[in-house]
Amino acid sequence: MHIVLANLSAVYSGRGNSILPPYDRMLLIKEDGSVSIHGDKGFKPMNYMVSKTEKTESYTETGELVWTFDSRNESLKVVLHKVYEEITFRSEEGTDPGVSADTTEKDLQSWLAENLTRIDENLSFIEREYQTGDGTVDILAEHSNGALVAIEVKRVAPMGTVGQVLRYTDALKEKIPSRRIEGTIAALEIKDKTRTLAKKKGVSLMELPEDWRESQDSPDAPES
Amino acid sequence: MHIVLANLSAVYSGRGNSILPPYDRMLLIKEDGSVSIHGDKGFKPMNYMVSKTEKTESYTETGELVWTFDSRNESLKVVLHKVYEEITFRSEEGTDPGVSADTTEKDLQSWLAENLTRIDENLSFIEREYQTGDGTVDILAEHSNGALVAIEVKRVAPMGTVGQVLRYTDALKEKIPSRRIEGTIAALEIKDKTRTLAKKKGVSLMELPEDWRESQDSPDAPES
DNA sequence: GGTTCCGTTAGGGTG
DNA sequence: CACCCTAGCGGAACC
Repeated sequence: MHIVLANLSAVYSGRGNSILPPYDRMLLIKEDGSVSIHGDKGFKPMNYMVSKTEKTESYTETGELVWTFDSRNESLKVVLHKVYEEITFRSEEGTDPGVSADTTEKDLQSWLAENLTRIDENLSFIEREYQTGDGTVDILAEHSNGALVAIEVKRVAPMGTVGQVLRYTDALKEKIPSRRIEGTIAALEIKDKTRTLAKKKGVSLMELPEDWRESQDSPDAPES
Repeated sequence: MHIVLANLSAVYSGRGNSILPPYDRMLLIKEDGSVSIHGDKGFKPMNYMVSKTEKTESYTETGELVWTFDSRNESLKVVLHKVYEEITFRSEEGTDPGVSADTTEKDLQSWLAENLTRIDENLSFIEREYQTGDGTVDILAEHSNGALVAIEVKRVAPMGTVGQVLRYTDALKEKIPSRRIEGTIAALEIKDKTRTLAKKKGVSLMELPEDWRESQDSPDAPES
């Protein structure tokens, strides 16, 4: 990975055409030949080349450094008016393991379905993935006070989760007007803003134990 | 713009859930609160947060630095196992002028508006960006047979384009019941499935030349 | 603010 | 290799 902090301008030509006037930006060139120019906002680059590129170096009439990146049907010409800093960064160890899907939330959901009463003795499990009429709630349960409880399970519960639960409870009130409806957020980690908003909106919270994977209702049926 | 070169791992939770095992990568934090983690290939980040985020600093039990980026509905937790280098880069001069681009479709649209009759001599241009009553059709034209023709311009026309055109023609039939209405897809590349569906639904097709940029109705008025 | 639709869509899976 | 569909789609324009 090669990082160049510079005052630069660029011209892209390929699938479309674009011009980038001079300004201070970051030019990022990776091992695989992908190139991107990052400005000071957004996670997306202002210009980029996605595929393997061939880099050629040249100079303008005024002596400014020019890097041209060519691939089969595209080309990106970058004029480096002034280079502030240049860094090469490369890992010594093997290859990047890459991103992998986190199934924690689904695992947590099935775990909670089976351990619900132990977490809150007033609750009894009814159904998973219940259709509310406005989205699917993770767990539908029944409170000893007679209310139906919509439980949204999250690993981390940001503020938006409160709104999500309210949509479910609203839909359930419409769908099953005969029952009292309550909403609950069950999560390993609940953000402070979520706590505040939940309290205000009447959504209850259920903090799940960090060691939930080791904690079970019926650990192992005893051998007879 | 804040660049951190580090051995890091991350957990994302929000629209999806994913985990990123430890490896050497670049963490990029911009002024606007967007965050991205770049590996050694591709121009796309391995993980990112698009919107304004709030950064909080904490430590693991083993004393490793943790940066958590929270937004309304998402959270990205980055554990910095080892920081190799940290750079802050900010331009002194004003604001970035930004990229100016010929987006292919808009370009293609205006080109076709001016070259329509040459592509199909039975058609004459009426209007661009015409409001059908159910969306805006790219070009409205008139066929020599008297029909109004709704032309949807695309660089690549996937199957869904047929439905899009049908919505426009349906809306036009309602809006202008006195006229016969036809629908056309004009594209550089038309997928086979699109062809099949278009034929079945009575939508006609117009394949545009790959070298359209060089092809003009009145190339240049000859000097006298 | 919600919805629709484009993107230099990119990238993965399948035939 | 081509074609298909999906995306943590993002972002912009329009309603």
